[in-house]
Formats: sequence, C-alpha cells, structure tokens
Amino acid sequence: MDDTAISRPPRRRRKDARPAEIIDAGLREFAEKGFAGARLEDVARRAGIAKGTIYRYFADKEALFLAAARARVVPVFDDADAFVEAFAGSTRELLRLIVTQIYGRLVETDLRVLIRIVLAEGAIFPSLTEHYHREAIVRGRRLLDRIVARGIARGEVRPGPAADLPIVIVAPAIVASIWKMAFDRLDPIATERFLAAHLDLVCEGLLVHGR
Amino acid sequence: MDDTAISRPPRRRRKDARPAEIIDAGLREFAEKGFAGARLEDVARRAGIAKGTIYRYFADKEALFLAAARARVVPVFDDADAFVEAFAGSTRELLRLIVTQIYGRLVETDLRVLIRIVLAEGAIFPSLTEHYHREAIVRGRRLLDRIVARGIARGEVRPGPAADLPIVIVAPAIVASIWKMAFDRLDPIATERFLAAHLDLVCEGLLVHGR
DNA sequence: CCGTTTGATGACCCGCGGGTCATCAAGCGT
DNA sequence: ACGCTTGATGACCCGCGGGTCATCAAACGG
Repeated sequence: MDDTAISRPPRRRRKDARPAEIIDAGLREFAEKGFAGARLEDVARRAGIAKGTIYRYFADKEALFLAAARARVVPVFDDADAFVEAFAGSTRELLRLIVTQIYGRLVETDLRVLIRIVLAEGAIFPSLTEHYHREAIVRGRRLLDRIVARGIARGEVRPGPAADLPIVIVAPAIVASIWKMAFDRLDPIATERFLAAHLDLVCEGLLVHGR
Repeated sequence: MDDTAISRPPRRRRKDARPAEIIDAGLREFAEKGFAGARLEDVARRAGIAKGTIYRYFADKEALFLAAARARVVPVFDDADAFVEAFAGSTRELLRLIVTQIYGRLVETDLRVLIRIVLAEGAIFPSLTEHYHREAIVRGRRLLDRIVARGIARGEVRPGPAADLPIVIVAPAIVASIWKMAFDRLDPIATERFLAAHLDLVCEGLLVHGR
C-alpha cells in the first residue's frame, strides 16, 4: 500500500513563484532549528518541492539564508526610516512608537531568529555576520543616532554616555527577543511587561526630565 | 620523516587532572566555534589526549558542555551573592559595582559564550536551556530582584515597570556580550563605552533622582 | 505535432564528526 | 617480578545532511 505514489501531485513548473516559496519555507526552518540545524530536506518538504530544486534558485544553503534574511530585513528598515523622517512630535512619543514597533516587528516575529543565527553561526560563516551587519546593524544604529540627535537638538534628550551609544536604548528589546526564543517556554514573561519596563527605563534614563 | 612518531610523548595516566583539562579545552572550543561547531577531535587535541579519552569522563558532547558551563557559572554567582549580601553602601554604588563586575566576568570573558550556545542550540538540546536557566537565569534574576528590593526599601530605587522586571537593567551588558562575540571584529566598540552608557542609562532610569 | 529547452526529481555521493571498542600499556598490589 | 586493573589510544563505524547529476517531463515555439 503505497499512499505516496497515489497522492503525489504531478510535477509543475512554477519558476516565478518558487524563490519566494523557498525563502518562506527556509525562514521557517531557520527560525525553528537555526542555520546549521535546519535541513534543506525539510525546507524542500515545506516548500512542496524536491531538495535538488532548491539549487536551481540558490547556490547553496548560505545563499538561501542571505536571501531570506534580506527579504525580511530591508522592508522593516525602509518603513522605520520613513516613519522617523515624517514624525513631527516629541522625542518621548517617537521613542514610544519606535520601541513599540521594534517589539511588533522583531521581538514578536520570526525576524528575531536573525539574532540567533548570526550570533550562533556567524563565527563559522563570516559572510552571515558581514551581511547582517551591513543590512541591519549599520542601518539600525544610524536610525538610533538620528533619533537621539533630533532629541538633543530639541532639548528633549539628555546628552551623555547613553546618548553617545544609543544601541543600549534598544538592548531590552534584544534581551526580550532572546528571552522569547530561549526561555519563554520555561519561564514566560509577557511581551507587554518587557515593553513597559523598556519604555520606563529608557524614557527615564535618556530623556530630559519633565519632557 | 615522521616527526609525530619521534616527538609524541608516551601515554600517561592522569585521571585526577584530566576532567578539568578537558573541560578547559572544551570551553575554549565551544567559545570559538559554538556547541555544534566545536569538534571533539579539536577538544581532545587541545587537551593533549585522544578523542576516545573524552568518553572516559563525559558521557557525550552535551555532558561535557554542561560540566564546562557549570564549572564556570557557579563561582560567579556565588561571588556575586556574597558581595551583595555584604554590601552596605548606596544602591547607586552597588549598581555600579555589580554592573562593572558583569562586564569583567561575563562580557570580557569566555563565559559570554554561554549566551551564544544556549541561544543557538537550546532548541535542539532542551536540556542545555533548562540547565542554563536553572544555573544562571534563576540565580541572576533573584540577585537583581534583591538589589532592586533593597533599593526600593532604602528609597533609592524608583518603583515602576523597570523595577518590576530588573532583567532590563542588565540588558546592555547582554548586548555588549553579543557585540563582542559577533561584531567587534567588523565594528569595534570599546567595552568601557558600553559600560559607561549602561551605567548612565540605568542610574538615570532606575534610581530616584538625586540619590 | 514534434523537437528543444529547461524546470523538477530523487537516488546517490561523500565528507564530516560523534561515538565505539579492541588493543595497548601505565601503574598498583601482592 | 608478575598478574590484574583500568586509563589511554586511534582505527573504525555509521548516520547525517549538503550538494550532484542523470533522468524525466512540462512547456514553449515553429
């Protein structure tokens, strides 16, 4: 009784749709298993294709990952840049909205796996690290620098060591992402609680008081 | 010309010293390559033993890692607990000293690899996550809770969402550890700068002002 | 309709590395 | 000195998974 032979759909050429399907399947597997732990056999199954087909579109596993990461990261920063560009309110409100967006688009989504993967596998695959640095870190830091400079110019941000290294401002969100990935199953902490603590710390710690 | 055959030291039994030597070698390999990337062949070479010898002392790779992690983590928390217990000064000073210690004993040492490894491999090896949670996270959080409660009782810490979730207080150090591991080569940020920004943010963000 | 192109398949290759175990020999006890 | 115990060795096993490629067949163009 071979069910596989009966129920298997006939092969179909779907050249235009395939890359995105493979990327999506890849990102899911990378999210669950990490880069090394994700098997291309599983990616292929998820995408409904044969493993060899992956190589028609991506040179190798790393190329698939890079494509998947890029597809996810670029829109996020494009949106954030546009948002900050257009924003006209107080720095407190801007921080609140940006930090909230970080939670909505990083902490609570599978984009957070990039943190895991780069940290975990970056030493073995330096190109992952370089790529992520270029696509996400440089852009993220530039955005934070911009928010801080704007705040200082408006007299709303207190100059000091924290304003000079704004990456510390988003550190709680990074830790929340790590928590969600590694410990939430054992020891749940609601995202809202991280967000509230984060905003509390950063608004009190960075802003000029009373502003 | 086989140099190996001439220069190889005779086998010697060193049962009592071996476990620590293997642990030390293991931790170094795990630090460089991550858990999955570290090869027991390399651990053995580093320890000056044959690979099979590792299995005389540790059931498998995971057992080696757990032993290595434990050997490193437990003393750090023992010291920190004792320090906080004995400390009689202001919360500002206590935070300064504890955060500085975190940088000295985590960010700047190979202990930071535990973050990487748990994050990377925890999904595949749940026992790693559980172990680390029990040994490090629970203790760490308890210590932070204690510092905050002490500070609130002395009127030095501002109650609020950040005080309710003190893990955000050490988030910059976690991010600094990640930075050191993943990005420092591409984009160096001096530890002192992280430390200054961290203390600036946390002292301003958490402490009652003027205290 | 038919020949050609090319997207899709899955059996297979092969290097990698965790783990095994027969053999060796250090060291102890008598 | 010798037999026994047990720590150490390294050749080997074998499963895993990334990548290959001969074969198939969908789809296009004449």
